[in-house]
Amino acid sequence: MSDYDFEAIETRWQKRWHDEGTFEVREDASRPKFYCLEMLPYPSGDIHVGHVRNYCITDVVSRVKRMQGFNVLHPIGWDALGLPAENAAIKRGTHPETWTRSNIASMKQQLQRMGFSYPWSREIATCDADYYHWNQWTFLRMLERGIAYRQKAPVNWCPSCQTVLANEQAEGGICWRCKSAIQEREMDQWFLRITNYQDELLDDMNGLTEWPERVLVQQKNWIGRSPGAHVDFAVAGEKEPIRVFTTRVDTICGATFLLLAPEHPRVEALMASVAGDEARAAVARLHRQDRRARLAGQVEKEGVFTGRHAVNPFNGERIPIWVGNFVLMGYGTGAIMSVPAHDQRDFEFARKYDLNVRVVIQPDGPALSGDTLTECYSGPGKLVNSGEWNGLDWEAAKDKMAAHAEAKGFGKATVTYRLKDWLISRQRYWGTPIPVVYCDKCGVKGVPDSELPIKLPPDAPFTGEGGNPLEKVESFVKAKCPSCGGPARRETDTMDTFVDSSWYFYRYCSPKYAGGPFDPKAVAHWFPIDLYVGGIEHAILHLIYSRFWTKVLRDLGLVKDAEPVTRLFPQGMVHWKGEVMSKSKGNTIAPDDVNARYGADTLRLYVLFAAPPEMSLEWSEEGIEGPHRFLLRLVRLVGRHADVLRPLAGQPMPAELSAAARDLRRRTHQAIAKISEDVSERLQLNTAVAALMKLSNEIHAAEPALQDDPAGRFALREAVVTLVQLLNPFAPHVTEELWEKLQPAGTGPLVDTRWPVADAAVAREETVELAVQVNGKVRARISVAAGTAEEAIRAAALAEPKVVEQIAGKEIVKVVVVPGRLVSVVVK
RNA sequence: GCCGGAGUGGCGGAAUGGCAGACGCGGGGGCCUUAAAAGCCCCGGGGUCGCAAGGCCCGUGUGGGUUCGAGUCCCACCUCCGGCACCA
Repeated sequence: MSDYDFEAIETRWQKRWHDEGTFEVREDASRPKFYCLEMLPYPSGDIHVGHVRNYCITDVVSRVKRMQGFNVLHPIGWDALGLPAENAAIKRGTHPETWTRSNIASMKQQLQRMGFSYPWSREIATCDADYYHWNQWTFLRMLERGIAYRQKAPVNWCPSCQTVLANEQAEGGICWRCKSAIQEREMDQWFLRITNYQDELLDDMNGLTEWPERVLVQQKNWIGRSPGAHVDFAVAGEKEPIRVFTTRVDTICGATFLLLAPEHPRVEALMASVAGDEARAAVARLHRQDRRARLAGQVEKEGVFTGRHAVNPFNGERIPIWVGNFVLMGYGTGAIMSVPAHDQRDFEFARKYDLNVRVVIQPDGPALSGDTLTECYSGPGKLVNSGEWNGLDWEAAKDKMAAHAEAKGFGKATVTYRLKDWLISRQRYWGTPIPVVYCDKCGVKGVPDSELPIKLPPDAPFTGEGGNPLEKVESFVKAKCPSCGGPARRETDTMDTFVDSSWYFYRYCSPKYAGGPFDPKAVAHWFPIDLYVGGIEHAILHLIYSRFWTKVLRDLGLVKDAEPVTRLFPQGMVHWKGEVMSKSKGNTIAPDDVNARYGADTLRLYVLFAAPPEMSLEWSEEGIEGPHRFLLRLVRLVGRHADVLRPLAGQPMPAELSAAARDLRRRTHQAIAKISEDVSERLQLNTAVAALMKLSNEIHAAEPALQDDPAGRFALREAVVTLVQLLNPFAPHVTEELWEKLQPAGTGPLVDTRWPVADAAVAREETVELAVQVNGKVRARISVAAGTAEEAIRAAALAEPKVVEQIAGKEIVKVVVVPGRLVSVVVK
């Protein structure tokens, strides 16, 4: 402890960085730029080890890039609007803003205690009116272009959060935040037309070559592009046909019934004249079935015959119309043609209700029969039982039959998507007010830009009862119509907080800019984001919304890139006691506690060292001792030699060095090469830390031989100084302290030095040890000078006594020499 | 079911097709100490032979294959983790 007073050291350097604005940054066109970003945290109250892990990765990369001469932007801010603040306000009788600001203050302190290299003057909080002003401004641009629109639609209502949610936030019928079961409600809501960009969102993924496959796959699944066709089936006795969507028009002659979703708008009218009360009651029951279970496919397939029939336009066949509980109104047209022979769901339904099964796709091999099938056949084949289409290959038939339908006017090739427009209305206070008013005469009107920002009124009542607090603030609700000047009612819905995080990374480029969401010149300098590190849980939420938002900004002419992020790196979760560490699980470790015992430098090293950054990390109290001991050893090493090594600064390396000194120099330069590559190419920070520890071990091993050798001391100094420098991005405080001891007075701080470059000539091995294998087994080792010719290596290997013994009396079939690696002798 | 990713010492984890287990934790032994802690040094996959030095055999989930050589590449399978899943 007396050797290494980490608390004093860390406090001292943090203060200095703060006072001197060390990490403040401005655009500098003379240097290559590097935008290194982490996902901004929600100010829940405390930083936990998961955050620390995320930010340590970006901090090391930022610091290394900075030392390598890059103009680095590595900012931080707060995703500060959202429900927890409002819930806390209701529970404790405070204001959401009070709660949020105090959380930000304490989390900021915790981040500063970690020594992260943020330019704090660029800090943003999305609850600042200066920030959400630009949510409103961009919304108005979207409104002008029809990207933002208001519509009555069945929406996801979370009864516990008392608000609606977007589809992405209600996956599987469960609220993403509180896990409550979602209810369906018919409501007038604001949407953003993300579906305008669905193809572009999909196609541009081809350019995202530095995004992990699994994120792209998730986004692809979510967008769910599905090429197929619409076909209209005439209904006997009705004018209006029923439109179905299918991906398998080729099987249409095998359609033996139609199925409608229980919510389908035609169901009631179709059944009115023919069906009995019993059938109507059955449909009502299907309708009422638990929506979540139905969505998740956990309900047995059930159906009701409507009593009506439709006509297949391809073969004129009259087929029954049923209602089926597994047909979803939210996808396609809410009506399907059932082809039980070639679709497993239809097959199960047909068998249950004893409906006709007709094979229309016949693969090579014995003829299939609808009567004997035990499951559907969904593979390739040729068309049968399909009249004029018989004999066509199924793939070709899809195109031809869709074209036929279009020519005859009863259908069309079409593409259906799973992606729905982004519902951004929230019936809560602590979000961005949607900048529109309702006028009895003029209708829905966007407020003029000059009235922005529409600020949240500070005096709203947080009772937890009776809906959105904004509705109760008369001064807020009462507005003037921008068109006619008459009285109007202000919108009280606020925006989804994912709006805030969809573009915050642009704001960092010019956080105080008042002329727009950001200064286009600053964005042009910094964008695209070179490295974005965060949790994988945002794969289809934040990461798809922000891609969308960027494309809108591009269409507004504000940015030039269609994609914001070049390299996406989802870091692994932190686990503790077998569970993901998270505030909701209540199993978090507070970094401050660890800092108090070991210091921030140790904690930083530990989270980086314990696992590769993309893998999950199991927190362990024992493992942290290793990095701590490593730092202690280094502090003592420098303490022993600083006075002797300091005067050597600036003097040239002696030409004549002992073998031990050359060896240490070699290892030093190998470490430079290894660590540089691990950090900037592979992001393998765990092996970079291992290499730092290894160099430290090597220095300690060489110490006795070199400390009393006047020339050797130069190699020792080079190794120690280099280790301190290479370690700086990982353990920035203690290394500054050691740097000060090692350098003459007046030398600037370590953080401003240039990252070392490995000298390949010094790093090269003088002699190499090669393994000699005989028939694949290592039987001997030989030591040869580096660069020895293959022929000489071969001779040396074959002369080795152990090898001679192994190959005695056998024929040498082959000798493979891999320079620098091994010799492989094959005998028989 | 479909799509990803992963299976390596007691543990976390290393290894451009080339000496498996870097680095660290825990463990064992020794030095230092009156003693302990800390620190320092050494050992450390399993089996087997040997007093020892050392030798031999087996070993990266399982079974095959390619190769002079496979943790790494190919095929089949098992297990675990993540994502999607009645999307027509």
